[in-house]
Amino acid sequence: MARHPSAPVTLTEVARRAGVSVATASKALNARPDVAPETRARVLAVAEELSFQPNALARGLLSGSTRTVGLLTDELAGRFAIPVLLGVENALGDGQLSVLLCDARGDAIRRRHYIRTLLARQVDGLIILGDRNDVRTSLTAGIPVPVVYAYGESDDPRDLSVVADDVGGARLAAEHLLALGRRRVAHITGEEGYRAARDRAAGLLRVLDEAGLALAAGRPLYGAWSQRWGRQAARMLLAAHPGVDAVFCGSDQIASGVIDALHDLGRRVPDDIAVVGYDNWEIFATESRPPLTTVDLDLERLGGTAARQLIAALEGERGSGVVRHPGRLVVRESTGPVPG
Amino acid sequence: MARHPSAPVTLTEVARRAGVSVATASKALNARPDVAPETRARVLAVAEELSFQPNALARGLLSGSTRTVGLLTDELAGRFAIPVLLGVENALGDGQLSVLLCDARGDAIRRRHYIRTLLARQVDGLIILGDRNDVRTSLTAGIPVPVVYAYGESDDPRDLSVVADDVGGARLAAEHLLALGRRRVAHITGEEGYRAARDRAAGLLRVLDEAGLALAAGRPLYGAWSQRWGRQAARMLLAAHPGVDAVFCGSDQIASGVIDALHDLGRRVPDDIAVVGYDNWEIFATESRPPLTTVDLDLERLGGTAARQLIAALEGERGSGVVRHPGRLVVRESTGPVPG
DNA sequence: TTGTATGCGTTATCAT
DNA sequence: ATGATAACGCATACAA
Repeated sequence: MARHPSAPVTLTEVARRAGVSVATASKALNARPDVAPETRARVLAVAEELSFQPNALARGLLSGSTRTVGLLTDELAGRFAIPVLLGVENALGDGQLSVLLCDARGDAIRRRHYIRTLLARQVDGLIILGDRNDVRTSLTAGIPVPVVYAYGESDDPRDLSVVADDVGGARLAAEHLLALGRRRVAHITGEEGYRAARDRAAGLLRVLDEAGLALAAGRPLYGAWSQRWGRQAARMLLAAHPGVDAVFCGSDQIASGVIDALHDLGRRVPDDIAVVGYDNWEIFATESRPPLTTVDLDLERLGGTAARQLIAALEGERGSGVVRHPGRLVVRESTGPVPG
Repeated sequence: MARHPSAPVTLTEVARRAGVSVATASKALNARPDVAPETRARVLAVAEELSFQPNALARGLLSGSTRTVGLLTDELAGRFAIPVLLGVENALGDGQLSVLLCDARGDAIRRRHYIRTLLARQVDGLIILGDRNDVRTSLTAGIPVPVVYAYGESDDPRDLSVVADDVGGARLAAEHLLALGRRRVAHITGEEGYRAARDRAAGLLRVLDEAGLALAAGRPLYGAWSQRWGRQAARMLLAAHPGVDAVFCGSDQIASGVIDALHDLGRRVPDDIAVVGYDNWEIFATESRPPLTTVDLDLERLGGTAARQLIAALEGERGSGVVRHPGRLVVRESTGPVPG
């Protein structure tokens, strides 16, 4: 038991109790070769007894590295930031790095402020987490440590961005529908202002093109990212194009609305019409009836990739360009019977 | 423009360029009185030009305070941690404190490890974020800085815990139903192993008791926190007790299932049966038809309270005991017409 | 093998 | 009003 539980345990204290100098104590604790075995043992014993933890501040001041990474989010409250954050945290934690979290809440001034703060705290690197899949202005100028952009893409090609591959994800969905024999595929999606909406539409169109097919209804039905729009669009779609045999939706939420409307219209899913969502948003995807085939953005893994890219950069392997992170198709019953 | 953009800007450098000593430069930058106005101006100008930021490590090493708080979560992936985290981050950010985030992912070993890490990094305080509303083993022993427990309650009364007041929240819901004239109120909720389920049931029962009423079906229907259970329980309930005129649900997800089942059974909501949920989980609460009257846990505000309690503790106002954070009733159409 | 001394960047004390 | 110096806790180069 320590006499003064509140007195911070320093290396000096350990050295004093072990009857050696701080230098020797330091060497012993850091497994340097030039220290006698019994001396090392004594120091380690004392350190253990006092639960000595080297002061990371002093260490960082000396080494120039804090083993800390700043994570700057635009909007933590949004639905996409959290899984990425999770993946980042896990990957960095495994690498013995800590995360300093800052949420700029969509405010550019706050963002500048946090960047300054993080740099003042001597973070070894920075991960800038976007709130949308869109391209954003680079913040890298004047930042003396490696930066990785996650989810949102930097407009500076010298930066490294890790983003979701929505074109590829939509391809997966489209190919799945075609493989099931569907030929009259419609697309109901969210706001065209979102790159996510445009990219997903592009992926679908490309696959249809390659198969010599046209999009049912002729064009993607852009609207809102809501169930309500899904319902509304589905009703409109079916009224004008009753022969549609598949609907690829820009999100699970939209897909959920589409399924509701199809149900009301007496169309069976998937028998009459197959439905595919996007995001694999658990609630909508698994609780809808039938459960949704959908594309999982794999955001947690994306976050992990961003973190590992940053770690690589810290080790000197600085990259640049855009790493598109593939999603994966999750097949459930809204596109056909699932074996097993 | 700096000549060597990558060379870190130190106070020494600022002092050199301003033609003063580091001591004077420090005083000038820290607005100490004993420095000549023109000297101060010169120093500030140079600092501004070089975008000088004092090294937080050096400052912390000297002052013993890092203006950093450790946020240790059990399970960041869960649904409740995020809003609390958000509230904490906002409140601490306003107080110029930074957040070091660690996710123990439900692992006790990882938790100990992170606590050691955070202490090594000289955090000024710690917020321990539970993944459930239940009582948990105190971790405070051996932690030399203030600790606040959020969402989950510490079993040590000397600790300070900030938790959601589920008994009170359920009271709000129950009183609302009684005020609307409902008299045969049933309770469909989640697993009895959760304190949240037990507390919400207790709050309801107390209000019914006070009104001289009995719970429809005699006892709370404990089950799973799922829509499926909501549907199933509603069917069972209505079969056995067709006269029920209100269902208070332990969660919005359950309530959503209940409403589905009631719809299928031809009961109108709220005309025949009023339904109240819990959590104000946006998706379920607003997208269900009709939208759900529910209890908002106000977790973001809870997080803010926890953060402010910690700030108070850092300033010497150490508290203890349990702060129950009231939720608030959100009235929507599932219990009756909403004016406006 | 061990100890002494230096420095990391900043602030505070005490001369000047 | 200004500057030299010590100190925070640690790691390292170098001396012993």
